[in-house]
Amino acid sequence: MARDATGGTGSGEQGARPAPAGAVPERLLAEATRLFAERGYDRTSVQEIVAAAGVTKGALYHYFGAKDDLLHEIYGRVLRLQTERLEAIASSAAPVEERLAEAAADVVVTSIENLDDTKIFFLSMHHLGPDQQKAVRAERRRYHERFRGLIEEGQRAGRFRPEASADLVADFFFGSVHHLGTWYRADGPLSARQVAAEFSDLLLHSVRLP
Amino acid sequence: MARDATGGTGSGEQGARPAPAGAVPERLLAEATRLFAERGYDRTSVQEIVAAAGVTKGALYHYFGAKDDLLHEIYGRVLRLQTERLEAIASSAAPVEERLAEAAADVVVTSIENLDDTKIFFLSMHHLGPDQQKAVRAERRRYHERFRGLIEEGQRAGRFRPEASADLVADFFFGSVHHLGTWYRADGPLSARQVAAEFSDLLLHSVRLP
Amino acid sequence: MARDATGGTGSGEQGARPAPAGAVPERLLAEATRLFAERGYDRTSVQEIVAAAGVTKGALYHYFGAKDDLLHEIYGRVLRLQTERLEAIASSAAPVEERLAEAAADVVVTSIENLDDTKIFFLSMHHLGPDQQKAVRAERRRYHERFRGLIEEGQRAGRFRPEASADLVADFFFGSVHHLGTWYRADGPLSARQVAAEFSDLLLHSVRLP
Amino acid sequence: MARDATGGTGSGEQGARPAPAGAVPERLLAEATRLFAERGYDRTSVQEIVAAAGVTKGALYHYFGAKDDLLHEIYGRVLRLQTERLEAIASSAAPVEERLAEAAADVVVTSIENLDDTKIFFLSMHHLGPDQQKAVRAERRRYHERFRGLIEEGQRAGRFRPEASADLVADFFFGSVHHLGTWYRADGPLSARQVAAEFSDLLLHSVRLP
DNA sequence: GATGAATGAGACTTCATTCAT
DNA sequence: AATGAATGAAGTCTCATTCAT
Repeated sequence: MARDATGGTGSGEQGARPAPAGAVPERLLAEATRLFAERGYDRTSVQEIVAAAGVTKGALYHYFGAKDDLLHEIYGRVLRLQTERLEAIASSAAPVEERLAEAAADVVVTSIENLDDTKIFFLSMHHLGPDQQKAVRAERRRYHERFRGLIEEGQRAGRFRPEASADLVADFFFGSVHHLGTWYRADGPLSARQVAAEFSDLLLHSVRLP
Repeated sequence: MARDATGGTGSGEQGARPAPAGAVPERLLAEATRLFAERGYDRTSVQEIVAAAGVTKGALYHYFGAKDDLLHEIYGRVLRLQTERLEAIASSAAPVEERLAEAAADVVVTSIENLDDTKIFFLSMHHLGPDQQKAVRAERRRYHERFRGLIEEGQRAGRFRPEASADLVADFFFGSVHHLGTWYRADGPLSARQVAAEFSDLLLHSVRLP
Repeated sequence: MARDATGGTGSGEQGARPAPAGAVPERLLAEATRLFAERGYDRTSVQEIVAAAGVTKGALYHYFGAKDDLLHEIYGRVLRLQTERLEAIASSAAPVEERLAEAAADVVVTSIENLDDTKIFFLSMHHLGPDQQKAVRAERRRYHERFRGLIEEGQRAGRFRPEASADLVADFFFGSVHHLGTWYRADGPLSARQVAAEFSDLLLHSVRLP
Repeated sequence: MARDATGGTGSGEQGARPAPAGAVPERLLAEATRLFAERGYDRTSVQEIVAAAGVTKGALYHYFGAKDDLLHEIYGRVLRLQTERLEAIASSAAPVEERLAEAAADVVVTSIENLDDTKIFFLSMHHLGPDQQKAVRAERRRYHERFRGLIEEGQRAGRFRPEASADLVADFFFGSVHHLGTWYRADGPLSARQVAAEFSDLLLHSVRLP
């Protein structure tokens, strides 16, 4: 009962932890993200998360009402980030081709830089409650529509093939992006920027008028 | 009495059984596929599967050694199907552009026709044991390489842009295909063939020399 | 209803149990009844119940969907018993005074013979879900009304004091009965029949015309 | 962030806070009484009590050593009140019949006026520690004996039926009183005084010589 | 071939309580 | 006098799997 002044991990069940730094909620989110990406939401127990963060279960439930609140928070983080960036790029003054190319490259780069979030996003959506799922889908939908708008703009401007369905092109491209998590390796031969450049190039070639 | 009455003398819990036809193992696989796609592997209990198939747990364990054997079997089914078809198309005598276009369209059509399998494939891989996972990845890899071979062939033949990385193009395209499960709806406005035609078209535009 | 005399000794929590006889669901109900009466619903853990019954938690949840299903079942048992007996007595051909006296004595005797159920009834109602609670109250209400009917019949027949509120008399008497659990001891000086005779006598004196 | 916001600086989650007035310990006791009566001791968390009282947990533990100290204090309050009043009534100079009638009516009135305490008394006794329980029972016993004394006095004085067991009569009557909490409603048709008059009347009829 | 009662481990969550501030 | 982050133990329930029949 009297707590050890050592402040070490001392309490039961965890081993020698590197005692991660930072505030508790942030540590919990960081470890949860890592673990969810590594082995999936359902194969990660709350116990593993708190052990990795160097706290106890009570601490987690002090900050998060339930395990899936962690998921929700992780989703919110990446959605906010990507939405903001797309908004900035899409509303710049550059020609539409350049804006589309940059938006495409950017979503690839941020997806790779936050590859854990990207993986989790598509692996674990079904673990959210119906309302949370609806909210995430709605936000995702807005993102999709903003991106599609760029394609339509290019078609109206006579730069992109008019017979392509803008909606389908967006789904086509985002499928590629969302699957980065299944094959991209940070320690592989390709940098994030290289992949971004190639993906962006492929997209532009697929819609541009010859 | 019991809320979740498994009970009684064997007359229990029929309920909304859709009178499943066919042999028991096939019924089990069919219902498992439907349920895994609908709510994920881990959110589907063995009890739900056997109830949907109209049998009892003992029957399931008579045919399958464990729950993840169902998953493994589902994976095997779709992998065999797609590998066979790709093989047939790629080795035909048509020009390489036509063969790539047809292969691309075909994988879209079969993915949509087996949309449940497609969904499960990427949602639930981490539930397989390490060995099974390795086996699936290896098979997937062969498929990937056969497809990439077509692109390289087209490049050597001077029909496709030589600067594109064939590997990356394949990952780009398969990402799009694998994500069909997240947005395609059978009751939506697009037929499988329409999506296939457009996706194939986008791929060809993205690699063909102008 | 009469309690299994098997139990007895069991002070240990697990391991070498006296292996209570009978079917598993009945054993679980019997032990749950004993423990709930002894220390209250909430101070009794599922673990304690299954240990007393000599089975595991899984077995309990095989038969009962939740802990409070045990409570519901216990309630149902005693309600059915008392309702049946009151019905039989009230509809006999004896004079109304005799029928009321017998009904009063009978509810005392059965309450004492099932003293654990009686205790639980009033201690733990708030642990039922809203719907179950409503069902129990409705059944209890029917019982109350049948009993009150006897008093009203006696008033109409000119045998009981007309100024007494039959409703209030019923509540008055049942209060006494329901509180038997707080003071009656099987090993005390009074037999169930003695208490029944006195309570019945007090009730009759309180309503009879002088 | 946290679903169950324990709340920021005091601006969080007011909602339906009835702007509690008075000193902190009194507010805590008042809210605890209300909540215990409404949903039971064990279904009421310390967090709910402090939220209702508009303070934090630290404040509660500053004034009360433990959760069940609240219960003990509530018990003490109602026991003191009823003991004092009985003492005053029983030792007056009126004839014994009048004193018994008045004591009976008074305990009904004070029970109804403090209906929450009455409910808690019998619902939550088993949450006290053994010593506290013993103390409460002893105090209760004294009350019972004082009341029984009135009945015996009336029997000796030749006003009450000598064959009735005074002890049993007291248990009979207090059962009725203690169960008021299960059926009496402040917004119902009966005033506290009406119930008191009828109960007192029933008691007197049940013991008085014809 | 098939049953379903029973297991046992582990999951998420709650909560009274403590203590540095 | 009061805070609220953090603890740690205990709670209820789920579920894949086994085995005697």
